[in-house]
Amino acid sequence: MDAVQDEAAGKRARGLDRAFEILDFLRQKRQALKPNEIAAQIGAPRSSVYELVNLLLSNGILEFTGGEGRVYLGRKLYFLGAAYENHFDFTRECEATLERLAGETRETAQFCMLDGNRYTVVRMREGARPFRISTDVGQSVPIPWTASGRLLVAHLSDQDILNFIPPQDFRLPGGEWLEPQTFIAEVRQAEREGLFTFNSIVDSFTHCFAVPVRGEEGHAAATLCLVTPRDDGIANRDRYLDCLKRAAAGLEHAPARPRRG
Amino acid sequence: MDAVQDEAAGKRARGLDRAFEILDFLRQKRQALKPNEIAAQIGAPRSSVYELVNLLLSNGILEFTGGEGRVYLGRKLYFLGAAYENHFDFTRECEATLERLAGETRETAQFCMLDGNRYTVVRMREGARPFRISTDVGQSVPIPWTASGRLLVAHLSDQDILNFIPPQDFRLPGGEWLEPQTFIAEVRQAEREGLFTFNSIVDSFTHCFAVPVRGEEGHAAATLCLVTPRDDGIANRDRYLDCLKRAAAGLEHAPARPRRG
DNA sequence: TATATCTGTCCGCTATATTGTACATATGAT
DNA sequence: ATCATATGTACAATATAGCGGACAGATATA
Repeated sequence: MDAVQDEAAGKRARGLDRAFEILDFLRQKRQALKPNEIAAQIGAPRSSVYELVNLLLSNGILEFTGGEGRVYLGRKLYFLGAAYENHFDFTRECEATLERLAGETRETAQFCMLDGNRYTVVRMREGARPFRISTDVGQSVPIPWTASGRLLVAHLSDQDILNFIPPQDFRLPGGEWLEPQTFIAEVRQAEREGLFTFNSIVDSFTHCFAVPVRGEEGHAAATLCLVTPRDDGIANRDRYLDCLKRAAAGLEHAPARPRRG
Repeated sequence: MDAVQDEAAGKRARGLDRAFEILDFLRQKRQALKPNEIAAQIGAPRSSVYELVNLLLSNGILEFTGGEGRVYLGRKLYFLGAAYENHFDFTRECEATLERLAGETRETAQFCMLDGNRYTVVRMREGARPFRISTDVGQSVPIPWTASGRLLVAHLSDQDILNFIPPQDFRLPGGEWLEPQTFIAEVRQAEREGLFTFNSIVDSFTHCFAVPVRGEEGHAAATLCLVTPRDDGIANRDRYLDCLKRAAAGLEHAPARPRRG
């Protein structure tokens, strides 16, 4: 995914980087693939991918599944992820918070974080509406496409923001170009107000509310969001923001608190 | 952890293997450690560990946490693990099954799998007793110490079992030596009967019941277990086994079913 | 003060991991 | 039959990753 690092051509890639490139790619695809397909689609040498895939298979990081030699993320990753989740024990409180948020507002509530230099929905609770709005959990999305994105990079300097976000991510899904300076102005505004709301960029019928959940360093470690139909969102703006802020306050200490040690 | 692979001395370790050795070690320790400590405790060159830790940090596989330069498993691993869990969607049904099992029996119910060549409790539900019996979720334990272990290796040949299980894992926690042939005989018995029960080897007051949850290849992909006080277990043996078998049957199709594709 | 340990960085050597290429097989199209 | 594509394996060349060891600051001990 990171097309940044291969600056000069003809450089050898490090095994570790390629390995995690493979893992990230499988996560993004969300399906088992043959080593050949992986190599072709990530633009890596076939022999390298075969070597790495076999190594990862023997470590339990990848598993054969789906037949025909296809591989997907393995059980070991689940165990490691569970250990992370256990250490930074945000899951339980997070789930309860989303439940309450969705109940209070009847809208879709999300808990979001950065995934490297992109944005991802970590957990979601759909609202109690006849037509529910939902998004894919675990998919990486360009930061500038989202309301939360304004908050999640607010601790960085302007220059760091520009270095951090892949340039092509300022190209919006419709094809329009979001001027980075415009984005940064919104980041600063979000930082001052401690929230960000807008009519979603990725569709034409939702309004998004985001507030920060601050971690131990004081900047937004995550966000809580509501995704609503535009008219409902605008009509209930104050109440929704109030719900969000109280919910975020309840999570503030949780995300970065180790359980043992 | 795998002391098996370094056969000849003086061999260089591969970066990928070392990297996952570090990750596994952190998972086992369940706490943030300094690179120096990691190097010392896994017996790896300091310079290599520093190099790898920095690489893993920059990929989000590790994170600084706990201060003083300590590192622990990172967010990226959580995302990858969540993708695995999402693909092999056993969690939801598993949770409900354990809930029901614990409710029917009032005993501690566990869902267990292999973690490489060891055994681990993936999910657990404590029983509704005044004194509850519980174990650590996510810790790796030698296969021969557990009832489930008899089922989880039953698809292997005798020789493969001996190759698969680290020899020192036949040393029981009390120090006694479990003869591998005795273990294998129990494996075959468990295979025939489709269950295994015994008075636990790791303590003196529990009785363990295990039944297989079969995956797509027909062998035990996981187990469901009950951990009970000895007298209760023996008194309710038939009923408990019946509960377990029905629960396992309900999970049979779930563990290996991809959701999309 | 000197001495020892813990910690992190830096650098040169060389064993080896990555990679391009060739090879082998299967499948499908023409 | 011939050609093209998809798939996996084998191997040698060389760029480089892993390693040992030197160095230095910080902290503790004598």
